[in-house]
Amino acid sequence: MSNIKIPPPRPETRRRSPTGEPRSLGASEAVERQRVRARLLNAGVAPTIQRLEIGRIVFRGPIHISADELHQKLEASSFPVSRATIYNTLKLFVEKGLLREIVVSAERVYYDSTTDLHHHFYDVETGELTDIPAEEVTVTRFPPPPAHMTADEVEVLIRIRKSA
Amino acid sequence: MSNIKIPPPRPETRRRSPTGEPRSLGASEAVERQRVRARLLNAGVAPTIQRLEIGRIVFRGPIHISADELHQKLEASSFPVSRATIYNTLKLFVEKGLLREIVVSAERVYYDSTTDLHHHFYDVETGELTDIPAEEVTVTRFPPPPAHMTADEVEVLIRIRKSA
DNA sequence: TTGAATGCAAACGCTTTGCACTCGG
DNA sequence: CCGAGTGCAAAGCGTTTGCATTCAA
Repeated sequence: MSNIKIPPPRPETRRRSPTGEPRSLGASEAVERQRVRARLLNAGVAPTIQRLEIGRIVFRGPIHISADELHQKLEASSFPVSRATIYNTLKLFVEKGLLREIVVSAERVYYDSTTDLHHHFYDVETGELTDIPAEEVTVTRFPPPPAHMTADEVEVLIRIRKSA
Repeated sequence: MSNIKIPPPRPETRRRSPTGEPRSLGASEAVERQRVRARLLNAGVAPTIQRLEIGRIVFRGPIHISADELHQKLEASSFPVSRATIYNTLKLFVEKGLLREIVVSAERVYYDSTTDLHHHFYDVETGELTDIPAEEVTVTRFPPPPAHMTADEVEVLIRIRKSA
């Protein structure tokens, strides 16, 4: 019955220096930010600082990343972003077609920077995902969908494990 | 966040009256229990009453069911089983090869009574799953797995939606 | 008798939500 | 000034665990 409640701490309102981060940024970094910004604008997403930082990680190249991994990466970098914002942003990016959700394991959702249809190798032991371009898989035959349904996407998952 | 979808009931129990009222006795039920018991014993699972009741639901025919749906079914029947036992049992059944886990949506795990390799139609709106026998799909070509890895299973998921 | 199985409630991990604060146009 | 965005804490939800009780060999 009795619920052991942790006494509510009284944290101070968090404040971040508004502009404060850009240290010596190389030209390449500026270009990269510019590219991320363009991509966000193009998708109709307002390019806030947090979204740009998330985009810098997530749009760098093909990647499969969970919300928590992203959070840790941002912690590690000098630009922490709150969990709420990370979840909001990932969800937004998916809606806007900038990321794709992958659900292969029950414990967490992965976000895939490759948004067009493709397939995956899935290492059942480590959970690691490897992209397979759509052209490298051929599904020659499958039955018609149930009545009044149309096939939308055919997705192939190949479970792999260490060779014996 | 509210697709409490119920997998299509398989009305192929033709010995049951259309109203589906719980028979109080009958040779068929005894036979069914006997079959479930045999199946459990054969898999090295001690046939307790709860496991038999769960097996009666889950081994009746092709089914995709979540832990919670199973819990509700047992509540509805005259044989409630605690959540802990349901989760324990489903996990055990998977370990023993009596059920197969399906993860297509982040919100819950489904358990598939068909344990040999097969594929699925997945209704992206309702979450409903439909089995596709392995022979009805042909994957003719896919790239070799990464180094020191071997392909274990090739699983095809076909996302479907209502025809326009 | 004794280990396995069960069941309740509490704990847990991931994700979402409520709401006050901040920012930029 | 206002609406969009952010961040914290708390809530939510599915699942797991700790542990006392019950069952079955």
